[in-house]
Amino acid sequence: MKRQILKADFFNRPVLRIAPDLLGKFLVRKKGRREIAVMITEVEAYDGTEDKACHASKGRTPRTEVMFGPAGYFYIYLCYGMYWMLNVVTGPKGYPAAVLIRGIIPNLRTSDVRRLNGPGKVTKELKIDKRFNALPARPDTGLWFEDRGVMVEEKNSKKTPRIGVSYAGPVWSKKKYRFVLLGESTKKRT
DNA sequence: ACGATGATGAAC
DNA sequence: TTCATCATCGTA
Repeated sequence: MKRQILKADFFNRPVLRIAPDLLGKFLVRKKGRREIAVMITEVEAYDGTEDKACHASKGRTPRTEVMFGPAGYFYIYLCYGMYWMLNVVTGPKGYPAAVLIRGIIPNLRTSDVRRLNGPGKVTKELKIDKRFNALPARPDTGLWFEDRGVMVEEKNSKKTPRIGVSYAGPVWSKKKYRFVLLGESTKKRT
């Protein structure tokens, strides 16, 4: 099976290009000997200081600092006091943007193609917390992304408004910055 | 429909 | 230092 680790250059692009590209890619978590790979099925883009839904719209703060840094680093924060949100920072450098990982399929190998919908469930499943904040997405940190040959055509995904961002106002809350993989229909690349 | 639960940023 | 808010989720 082809396994291509997504490098910094993958993330050093506009966030609205990267977010749909992450559908069908794999998030890999290594804990001790165990290596868990899950397929990404749902993401959201948060795009710069203009985007009122993006935390960086408040400006540069201790929390949002990592989003202003280089692409390919994790931005992780606690939401509602109990759920860790996993984001990966995107480029270009100095421009604060990130992709929130909202949904996965934990295991494709078995016939159990159960989906895990919800960013809090993703981090719970993979045992991700603030320890990963500001760390790069690389195997040596224990958390990274891979292309494993799953091809996602535009027909197989949809764009919708983001979840839980009504506070962002009528313009930004309606932007279709959420990308969802439809069904279980995926195809292997040759 | 609602409460759990704590970091965050802004106001004072 | 206090306060409202929150990129959610399980239970009802």
